[in-house]
Amino acid sequence: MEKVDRYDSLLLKNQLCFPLYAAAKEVVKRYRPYLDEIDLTYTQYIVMMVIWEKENVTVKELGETLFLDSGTLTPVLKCLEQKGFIQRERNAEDERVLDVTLTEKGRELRERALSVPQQMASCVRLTKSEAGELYRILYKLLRSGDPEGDETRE
Amino acid sequence: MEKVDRYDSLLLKNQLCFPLYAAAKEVVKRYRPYLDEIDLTYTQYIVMMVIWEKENVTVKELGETLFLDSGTLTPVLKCLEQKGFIQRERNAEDERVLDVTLTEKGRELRERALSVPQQMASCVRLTKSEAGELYRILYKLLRSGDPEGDETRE
DNA sequence: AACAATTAAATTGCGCACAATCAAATTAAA
DNA sequence: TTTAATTTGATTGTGCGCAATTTAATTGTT
Repeated sequence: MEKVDRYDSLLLKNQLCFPLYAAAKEVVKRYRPYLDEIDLTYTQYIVMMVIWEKENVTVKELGETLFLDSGTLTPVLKCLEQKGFIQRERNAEDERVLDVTLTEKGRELRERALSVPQQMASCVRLTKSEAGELYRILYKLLRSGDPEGDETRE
Repeated sequence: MEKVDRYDSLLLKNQLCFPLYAAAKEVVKRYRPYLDEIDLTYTQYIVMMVIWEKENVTVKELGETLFLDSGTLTPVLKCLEQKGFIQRERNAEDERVLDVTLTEKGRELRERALSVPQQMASCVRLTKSEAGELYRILYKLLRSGDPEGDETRE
């Protein structure tokens, strides 16, 4: 017998966003011990993942890929440059653009980072199908960001 | 025909944590226009949800419910007190404890907050079963935080 | 060419999040 | 009880995350 009142929609347990928000923080927190070993924060880690994959990217491309803006990326990239993992230099063709390239030290870091995904996998206990479903639903949620398709007003 | 190399585990598209991290930020961002109208941030909003439900709580209880520590809660609660939505006072029985109680103005705010969940529902486009699955999997992920049950090493 | 509009980063300011440390109050032990 | 350990919040410091603004470079228009 459930009690129902007009405030039910404001109960924490009826929010979808809350477990999303809490689980995201939780997972980032679980990365920490592994990332500490290679001297990266979580944000620095995902930035490096893109740079490892593409070898060189612009700040704009990084922002679009990671859903981060220059206000976040600029200091993170300066920090990664400080640590010697990347190089930042203006594009010769278009001085507005900042090219980010991987250094040799950054390439070496990739080797040490290889163990991180493995260690995390054993840390997040979901079945393969749960992980797949979660992945699919989250990307659906993310895609629905662009108001494309159904602007159903008027 | 997929190319596979030893670095595949470090590709962004193979990460489960990244869409989780990005989707959480995205959803919080979508709350903003609605929360702006009642002068709350997202964090303040979820804190108020707990206080609306319980009428009075301690900082410790809030932290356990929301997975937040005093470093986050203390300034947020001071801000909510400043706005007149809550009252903060030491517990007479145990001076270490800080009791948080709802004010009349805070109770009034609840009425104005009622429209927020509705507006958000129409903003996150998932089917009912997708939302249910997402909810279930996220809480499973969160629960697996406490190392209870299977310490399967050795 | 000259001016307006656009684009890419950087800067500024604010609000979390959390680790680490600290202080005060309470409880437990000797 | 005096001391030691624990508990609860507050404080401090670092690193995002993003809105808003600014700066510099480029493109488009007359």
